[in-house]
Parts: sequence; C-alpha cells; structure tokens
Amino acid sequence: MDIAIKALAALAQETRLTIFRTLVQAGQSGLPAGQLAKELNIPNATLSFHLKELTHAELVIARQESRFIYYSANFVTMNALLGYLTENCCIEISCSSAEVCCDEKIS
Amino acid sequence: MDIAIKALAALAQETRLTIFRTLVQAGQSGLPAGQLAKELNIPNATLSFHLKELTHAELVIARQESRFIYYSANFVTMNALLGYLTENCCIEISCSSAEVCCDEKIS
DNA sequence: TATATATTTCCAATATTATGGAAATATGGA
DNA sequence: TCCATATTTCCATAATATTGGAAATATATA
Repeated sequence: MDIAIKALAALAQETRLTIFRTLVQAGQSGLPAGQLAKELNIPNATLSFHLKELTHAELVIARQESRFIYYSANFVTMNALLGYLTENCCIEISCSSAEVCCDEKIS
Repeated sequence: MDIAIKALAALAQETRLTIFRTLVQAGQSGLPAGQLAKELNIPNATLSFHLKELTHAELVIARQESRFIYYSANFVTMNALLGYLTENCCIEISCSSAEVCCDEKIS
C-alpha cells in the first residue's frame, strides 16, 4: 500500500505525469535529462526535482551513459500499480483476470 | 488528463485510499459517514474533508437516505482511471486489450 | 415544537510540495 | 590538466494539503 501511495502521488502531478508519459513513449531506452527538459520546456532544476520524485517512487529508472543520464519508465512498477488498483477495485465483484499490460517479457 | 490527475491525487493519500478501499469492499450500497468514521477511527471533521475530496474527484458517490448519507465507490470513474493508466502505459507496446474490471453491468 | 442524532462547515496550526535561479558537481574529450 | 557540457544540489519563496476541535446545520421522531 505504501508503494502504491508513493506511485500514485508521483503521478498525481501534471508535470510528472507528462514526464512519465513522455518516457513511456520513449520506450525502454528512455531519454537523457537534458533532452527531456528541452522537449517539455521545463527548467533543469525543476525537471531534476521531479525526476527524483519519480525515481524515488520507482516509476522511473536512471542509467548513466557517457556523460548523459538516461531516464526510462519502469514498467514493472507500473504493472504492480495497475495490479494493486485492479485488485482493490474488484474485490467481491466477479472480475475476469484483468490482465496487466507491459509485461517484462518485452525485449 | 485533468480528470486522471484529480483521481490519482485523491487516491494518493493514506486516509483516502483506506476510505476508498473500504467503500469498494462495501459494494454498491456503500456506508453512511458515521459508520465509516467509527470503523476507521477517523474524526468526523477529517472524514468529511476526505469524503469531499473523493467526491470531488468523482471517485465516490453520495446519496441521502433518511438522515444518513451513504457513500459508495464510483466504479465508473475507477474504470476510466485504470483505462487511462493502461493506455498511457501501453503505447507502442503490443498490449492485449487489458480489459477493465468492475463494469457497470453489475446489479 | 423540542430533542437526539448525523453530518458538515469554520478555523487555525502544522506540514508538505512546487518552482526556478544560481552555484556546485560530475563526466568525457582536447 | 583544462574546458565544455550535463545534471544536481542549495536556497528561498509561494502555494497547497492535512488535521481535529468546536460550532453550525440538517433530518427524523416523539
């Protein structure tokens, strides 16, 4: 539950939801911070703050690559969140296995 | 997106997530405010505040019944939220129709 | 109408979050 | 080592959220 709350809180903010959606679209490889900042027109300091929040909620993964830091969406956590919400929405209601998307079996 | 953010923000808070989960378990009929307060051991004023937040986010529905006000989970909004998250998590990834639960076809 | 019960509003204190400029830090290449 | 680039930390400010006690409101029953 704590994990779910952290993830929900991380996504419940326009700037961060936009960042996350952009990263989802960018796929597994993700994007470097600078490019994100340019693309979304967000000051570096602000972006850094929000990326830290997302990373702390484990919704985003950072990896260093030469002098760039690439950020990418963490589909595992997103899956877990959807699973949690689905379970807690479906209790005692015949709920067909609301299968979750974005399995790790990708690439 | 605005709607999603409101719903996420509403659920991203321990007290409210607990309230919501309790209401989900209570099913369609829901629970009166007083019983919720007793059950969860939350001061009336605090509960009222959070119920207002949840109602404002359309995650909860209030209906008057004699002198009680029954609150119940709004499965339609919850479905929409799950749909939104699923879509925005699945872009460009072969994602089988992650069918949503809790359809309104109940009762 | 008077009374008991249910719920909300009001209020003030406290805590948390968001923002962006400027300075600091890290990294790789010349 | 020195320089340019990428990213983060630091800081102050402003905005927003959470909490619960007390008073106000609504509703049903006698």
